[in-house]
Amino acid sequence: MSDKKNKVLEVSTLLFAKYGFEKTSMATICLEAKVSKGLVYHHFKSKEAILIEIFTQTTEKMVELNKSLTPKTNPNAELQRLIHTLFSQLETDRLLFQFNLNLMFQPTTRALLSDQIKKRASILFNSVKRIFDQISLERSEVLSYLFIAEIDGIALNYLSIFENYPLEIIKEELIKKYQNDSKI
Amino acid sequence: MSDKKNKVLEVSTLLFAKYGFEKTSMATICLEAKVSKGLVYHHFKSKEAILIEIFTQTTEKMVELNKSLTPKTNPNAELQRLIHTLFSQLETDRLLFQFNLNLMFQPTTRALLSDQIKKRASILFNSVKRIFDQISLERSEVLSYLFIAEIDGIALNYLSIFENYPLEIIKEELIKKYQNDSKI
Amino acid sequence: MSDKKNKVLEVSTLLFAKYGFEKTSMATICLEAKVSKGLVYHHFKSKEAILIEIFTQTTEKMVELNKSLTPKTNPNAELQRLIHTLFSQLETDRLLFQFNLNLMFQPTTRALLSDQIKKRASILFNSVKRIFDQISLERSEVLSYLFIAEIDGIALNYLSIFENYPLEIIKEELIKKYQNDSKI
Amino acid sequence: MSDKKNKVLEVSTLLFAKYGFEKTSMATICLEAKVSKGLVYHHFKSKEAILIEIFTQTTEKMVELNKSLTPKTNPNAELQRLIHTLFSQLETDRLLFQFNLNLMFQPTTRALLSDQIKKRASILFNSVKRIFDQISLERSEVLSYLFIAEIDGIALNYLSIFENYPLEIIKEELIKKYQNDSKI
DNA sequence: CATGAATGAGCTTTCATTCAT
DNA sequence: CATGAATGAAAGCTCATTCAT
Repeated sequence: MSDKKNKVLEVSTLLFAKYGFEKTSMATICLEAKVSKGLVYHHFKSKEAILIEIFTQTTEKMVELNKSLTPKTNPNAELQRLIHTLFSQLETDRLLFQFNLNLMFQPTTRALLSDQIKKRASILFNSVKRIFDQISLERSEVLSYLFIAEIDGIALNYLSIFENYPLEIIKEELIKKYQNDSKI
Repeated sequence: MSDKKNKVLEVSTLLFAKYGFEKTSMATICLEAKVSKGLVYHHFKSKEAILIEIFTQTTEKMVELNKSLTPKTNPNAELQRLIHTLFSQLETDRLLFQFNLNLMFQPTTRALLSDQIKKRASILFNSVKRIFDQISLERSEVLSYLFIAEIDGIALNYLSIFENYPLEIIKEELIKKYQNDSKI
Repeated sequence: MSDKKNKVLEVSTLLFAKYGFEKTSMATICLEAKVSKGLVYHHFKSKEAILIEIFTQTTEKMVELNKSLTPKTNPNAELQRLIHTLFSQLETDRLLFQFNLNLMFQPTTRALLSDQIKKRASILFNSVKRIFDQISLERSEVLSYLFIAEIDGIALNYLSIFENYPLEIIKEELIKKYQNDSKI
Repeated sequence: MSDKKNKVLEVSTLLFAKYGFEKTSMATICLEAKVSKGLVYHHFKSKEAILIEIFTQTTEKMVELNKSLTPKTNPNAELQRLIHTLFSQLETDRLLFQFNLNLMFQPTTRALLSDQIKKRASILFNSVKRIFDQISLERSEVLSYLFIAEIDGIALNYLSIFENYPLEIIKEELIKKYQNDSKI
């Protein structure tokens, strides 16, 4: 892919995350990416198309990541690893997480990305359920929903609700909880 | 307050929730509320002012509700009641919950309502912590954060991530979990 | 005349002078005069009518002043007095002078006040010419035009062109010039 | 510069002069210049920016003109030439002169162009003073102020105060006055 | 690939004025 | 006399998109 096209995607992601999709104008994207409007419209059908490409690329990365994961024999160890990964991402990519939440709740963008959103949810759910299947086949579905809810809730609270959220303490609590089956 | 001003607030809430703040034009609000643009600007300084008034009114209702709650002597019973209330609201006021999440993640509106959002978070947290204080003074803070995360995560998952979310089953699971202290 | 009507005229004069006629809204006038819009429209047909009344009142004051002037036998003494009066007004009522110039050059307001402007010019000219008639019947017209041009030019330069205009020095120069006929 | 941008400047100058800055709408400019609103805002940041560009261009022309003037050895001849030039411009560019006066007295536009106005005043003053320096170094400042006041006063009277102003007679009077040093 | 002039619909907001009370 | 809710036209400006070069 051309350098300039990538530059546009990169710049757009940042601007959409920072100011929101609606509040980011094509003019601003062109300015920041140092390209002309003509070029942007040469690579993308519309402003919406940029957003869709950004979102799709991230989804694809998620799929790749999911495939590459070597399943552990120990489900609890796997949960631990998952929690560690998620919490560290939460801190590293704050803006990107907020951006994704934004897209999901903004009616316009949500409609645009509806298919992708469903796809991601299904990937995430199956990936989690595969772990819980090893713990309790019977209750794996419920446990998966609860696990995801906890993670998402913590993310939401940390990113957008509470100031000075005690992320580290909450993480430890979660780690402890999923250390062995007894707690669940 | 004048009938027309209320009509504007009412119509705006619905439209903002349905199409998003940015995508709702003053023209549409006027059309739906059957008033002139001049009238809207007679009552509200700006479009943003409408949003702020809507959000503030809801916050005030929350404060009122919070004050009126008669504290139960049994904390677990109180948690049960809280869970019941929240889950039933989740089903009744889907759109309003989504609207509130939308406002929190849209950078523009988030900035606008930042103070209110903090205030609400603090009210909610204190109200929950008051309950957990009766269960374990030492761990009440962590428990409150975890409880709120669970509820928020379920809401988020139910409202915007999963189709066919098994809300009822999840609710029962939660009810069971907070039935008595042993589980925590 | 009612107190409130006067208050409106007073406040309008100030606001028109400060921000210009077009840039002053009826809402601002009402706010500053602490009266309702209804009342203003009870006393004045329109915003333009306020301006016309302000201007007319000033013109009438000029007429009164002109009538009351006891003609001196010595034309040069009269010119001296005139110069003194004008220069001291120039310093005292800066804003009002600027306001009048503004009205004369703003096409819209100029058209509105066209008759008054002509009337004032004629009053001023005749009043000056009456003095110069005593000096030189033959050249009185030209001398009057030149005198008025000098005064107006100084006013314009002082009020709106030069910073740190040496008004006092210019005044003395003028006084000297019109001390006796020889100079003219 | 693009043809259309120039067309906008040209049309704007005319409309601003004719109806005043505030009373000229962007819609009218677009209509007269036969361009779209978008185009105007592509070339100019705002309506005010159009005015500033018009005014600045004229100032630059003044600066150029001033540079190109070959200084005469005879100061009185130079004054004669200056008077001739100014009076003929006064008749040719009536509307433009009125426009400039308008801009200086309208509080809004005045504030916008304040720097340019000061710059112009200083250019004019120095250019005139350079001439009077050759007549009387001691009195050149006062003489310059008086000369400029006379010219400006005549312009103001001719353009906006008197109907049937005897411009030709006044001009001759001025020519006579500055024919030789004795009169001053 | 690349530019940026050009479009036109639509946006938020302002404002003189009217009128029921 | 006095209020202020209500109107609707018009203002300045934004912006996704197109297209000739």
